[in-house]
Amino acid sequence: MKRRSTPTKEAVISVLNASNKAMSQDAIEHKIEIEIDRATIYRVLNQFCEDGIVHKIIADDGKQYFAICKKCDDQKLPDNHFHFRCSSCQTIECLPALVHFSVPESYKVERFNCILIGKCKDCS
Amino acid sequence: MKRRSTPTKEAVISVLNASNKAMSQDAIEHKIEIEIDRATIYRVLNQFCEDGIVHKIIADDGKQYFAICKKCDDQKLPDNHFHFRCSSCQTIECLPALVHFSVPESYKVERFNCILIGKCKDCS
DNA sequence: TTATTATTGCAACTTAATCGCAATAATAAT
DNA sequence: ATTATTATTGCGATTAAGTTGCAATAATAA
Ligand SMILES: [Mn+2]
Ligand SMILES: [Mn+2]
Ligand SMILES: [Zn+2]
Ligand SMILES: [Zn+2]
Repeated sequence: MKRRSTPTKEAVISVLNASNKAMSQDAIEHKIEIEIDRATIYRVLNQFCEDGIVHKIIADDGKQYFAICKKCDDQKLPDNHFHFRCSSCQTIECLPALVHFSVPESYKVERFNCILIGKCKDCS
Repeated sequence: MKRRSTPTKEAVISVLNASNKAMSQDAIEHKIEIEIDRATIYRVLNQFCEDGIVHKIIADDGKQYFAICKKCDDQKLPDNHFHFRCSSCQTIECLPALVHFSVPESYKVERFNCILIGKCKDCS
């Protein structure tokens, strides 16, 4: 499917770019000036994920958060860093720390979703 | 709140003990012989989590999974191990590998939720 | 300018999980 | 053994996140 450039996509990308945190659909919608439907935002975000522009994080609240891929390597494990969720201000950010792990024999790791929960620098 | 011993609690614990995987409420309900209401199972599971008997994992599908704390240390970070979700058979298991991480200055880590996704030993 | 089809808005739907409340039952008190 | 206390349960309603079908709209190609 060929991609088309639309006001919606530009608005969503713009908001994500302006933020140094991962954002939920809800947060993105509130931050955007123009009115965009919930379903559309999800569709656009998932498209960005497919295209490797954005990555999705499932937080420990079970919700989806989205963040711009700033320095994600396009390797086998593109999003190979920890995420941090502040239990005070609830924000989620990408940490520079890479995830290192070891798995038992014959397990194959394709991707991961790793979140540390605690107090961020502003809240501790 | 004092705890009371009930058939429901025994059934839930029994099912979790018999499994070497983490289980969802739904999976637990199907495995139990007697009929127990969904809300009750969730309440019992959350109580077990409070009491440190069970730990909860939020998988990358956003759902809650529960596993017996077999060798969890009762330290500050009780559930300090990786979890593995098989993208073929969908099962989730506790890995022996501990999570090691580093966070920027003045971040305080309280707990974490780290999941590796891939093919388990049976599916790879 | 017209044709193609990706994108959007809307409403309906799905699923997970929680909550209020009255009824039930495990345990303590008598 | 009987009664009192209150933790637990079932039920239904509710919340919330996310998805889907479909017809209308609009970006891009022809
Ligand atoms: Mn990230
Ligand atoms: Mn575990
Ligand atoms: Zn914070
Ligand atoms: Zn498997």
